Amino acid sequence: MAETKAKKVDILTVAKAARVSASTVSRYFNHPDLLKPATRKRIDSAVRRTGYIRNRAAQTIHGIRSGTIGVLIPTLDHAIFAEVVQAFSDTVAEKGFTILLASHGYDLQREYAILRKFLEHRVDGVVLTGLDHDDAVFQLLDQQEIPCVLMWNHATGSRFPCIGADNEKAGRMIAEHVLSLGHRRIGCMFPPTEGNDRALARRDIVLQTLKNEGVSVPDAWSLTTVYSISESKADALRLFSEPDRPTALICGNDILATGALYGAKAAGLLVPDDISIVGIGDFKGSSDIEPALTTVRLPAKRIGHEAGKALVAAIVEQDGCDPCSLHCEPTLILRHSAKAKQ
Amino acid sequence: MAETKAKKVDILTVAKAARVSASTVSRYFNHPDLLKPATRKRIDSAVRRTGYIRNRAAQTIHGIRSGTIGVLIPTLDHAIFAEVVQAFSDTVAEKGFTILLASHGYDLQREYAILRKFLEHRVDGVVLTGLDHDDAVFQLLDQQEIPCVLMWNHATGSRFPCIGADNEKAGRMIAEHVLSLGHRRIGCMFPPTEGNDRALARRDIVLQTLKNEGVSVPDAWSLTTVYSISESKADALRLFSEPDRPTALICGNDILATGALYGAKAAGLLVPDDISIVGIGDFKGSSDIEPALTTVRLPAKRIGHEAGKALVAAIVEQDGCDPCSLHCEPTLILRHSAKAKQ
DNA sequence: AATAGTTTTGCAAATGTTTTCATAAATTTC
DNA sequence: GAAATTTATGAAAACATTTGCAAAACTATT
Repeated sequence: MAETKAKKVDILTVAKAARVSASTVSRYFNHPDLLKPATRKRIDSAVRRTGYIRNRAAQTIHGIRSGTIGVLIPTLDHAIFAEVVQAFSDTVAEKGFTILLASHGYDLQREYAILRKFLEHRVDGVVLTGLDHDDAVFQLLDQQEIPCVLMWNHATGSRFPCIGADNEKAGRMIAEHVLSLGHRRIGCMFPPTEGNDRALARRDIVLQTLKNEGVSVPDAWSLTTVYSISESKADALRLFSEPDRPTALICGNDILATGALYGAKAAGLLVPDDISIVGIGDFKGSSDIEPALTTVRLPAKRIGHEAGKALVAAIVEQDGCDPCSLHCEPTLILRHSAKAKQ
Repeated sequence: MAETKAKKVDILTVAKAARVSASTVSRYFNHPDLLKPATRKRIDSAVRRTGYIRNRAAQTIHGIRSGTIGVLIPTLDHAIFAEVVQAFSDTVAEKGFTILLASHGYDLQREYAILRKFLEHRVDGVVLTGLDHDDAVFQLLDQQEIPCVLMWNHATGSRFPCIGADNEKAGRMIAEHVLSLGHRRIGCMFPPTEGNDRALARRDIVLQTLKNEGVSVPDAWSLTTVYSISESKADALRLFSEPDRPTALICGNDILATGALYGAKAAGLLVPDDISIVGIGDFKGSSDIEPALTTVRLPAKRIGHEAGKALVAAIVEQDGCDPCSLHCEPTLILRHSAKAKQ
């Protein structure tokens, strides 16, 4: 039976109930093998009777790990980040860590503030999303000497260990694919890039790749569209309704591409016969939409998992070695939303 | 400039650097108005120089709030939960709280374990998803006297305050709508229900509503499909390819309905002419898919926001009043994936 | 039965903060 | 310019734990 009134049950309450000292109760949790089986049993029952729950805060001030990891993402509203976080969380939970989660909404100032809050909580490690962060963020990280990994993006020579895909490469791959299909009249739809190095890198490389082949994207065909199916549908519909329209549209992510697909349908265009549409990401659902989306896969689950593994390793390895960077290859996924220009 | 080596910077380090006592530094943070401006300035500079970051763990053992809230969800992989969590997180972050997030994957045993872990971290409050939980969970919550709200579902007479929509009502609304369109040959597609009271309630009420009007769903038309567009597409395709098929399909959520929409297209069926398809949830994208999905809106953002507001209120109100339950109305959203049977 | 060795336990100090109480400093009042 | 207030600061206790050290309780050995 639990106590009738839940007054301050601390380690001393348990100690009294078990007729041992506080130290013994502490050992019961931390080094049970040092205890006599009989004592162990007595404490066991006392813990149960009192409903005692250990206080990690009190442990933490002894330099013992807090068992928490701070996870800092732009937003959960993008399915792809939710997926990464889920994989990360599952991985570290297995090792007994709990995550502190916060999103900054692409506001670098806010990211710094959140990081500070994480550090106040004495997280054992942090994960940030993407490679680009305020300089103050990097300084803080350096100074506190806390294990950290940047996830989602990968680039060699990053200031901190990073685990993710090479977004530039992803952009190049999809652009090259569209070119290889014979398209020359190409439109682009990318999300706004402020505070978002991933989107920026992708757009730049796509434009560059096209340019290298002598294809330039006219302003009227270069759309900036927020991450939203309805917005991208509307924008695509507008673009597709012009008399002078591209034969292919490269979208910065699969959500935009999905909207564009709907927009094409609304405009009475057939995909891929009248227009080819491609995305980047290979989100859940991209393979099932009609027509199935041609895209580049960024392995979100794998990234989250690897990032979790690496960070946990860096935390529990006593020699404080930094986590290693890891490159998760993007892969071109050929489906049915793009085809060769006749 | 920050210290060259980041050796244990605690409140005493700062105190020494500012030539004051530890108490004064503490006051600098907690009651700055009690300090002489000159002292304040001196400490300010010392904090900056040393790179000091307060240790919440040390504060927490004084009975001061930890500033954390535990959020326990089934999974982030369902967009709708990600949305709720995002809204919740934004709301409580504004008041200075950070969330501890964990998912149990519909495993009640695991939910209990996670709750215990949250309590070890001395969270100031917890949010659980749904109304149904292991009895041990409720007991623990009672015993620890910690503010708690159940979010997502609402039902009067719930054991704990709950903030969410009435899932039974949502199910009834969509079933009644389909009936009102004149359909009698109706199929159902619902997710597996173990550990998932929301899905269970929805299915039961849908079946009951149909039955009340003399419509029964044959086993062959009653599909159990995991939350996945590909699975639901495949299952729907199979169902739609039978010679004897329903004229309407009620799906347990919009993801299943989306898959069913794709399945219909793959089967060569026209929606809504050949078959009406409806969902529950009104997820992002449901309004933009072609044809736009007829569904019942469960206001995820609002629920997350209200749950956050209520929980924070319960935490900061010293008189420890429980949060109030709140019912967020589901609303029927008429779009183009369902129409009257000719 | 005494000794040496081992296992089990308790005491007290330490952890990084906040807070109460007391004292020192500054300000006001006469 | 002294007394009476008010304001600002410091010393020490408190918080819930862990841990090094030493004492106590066993076991094994003779």
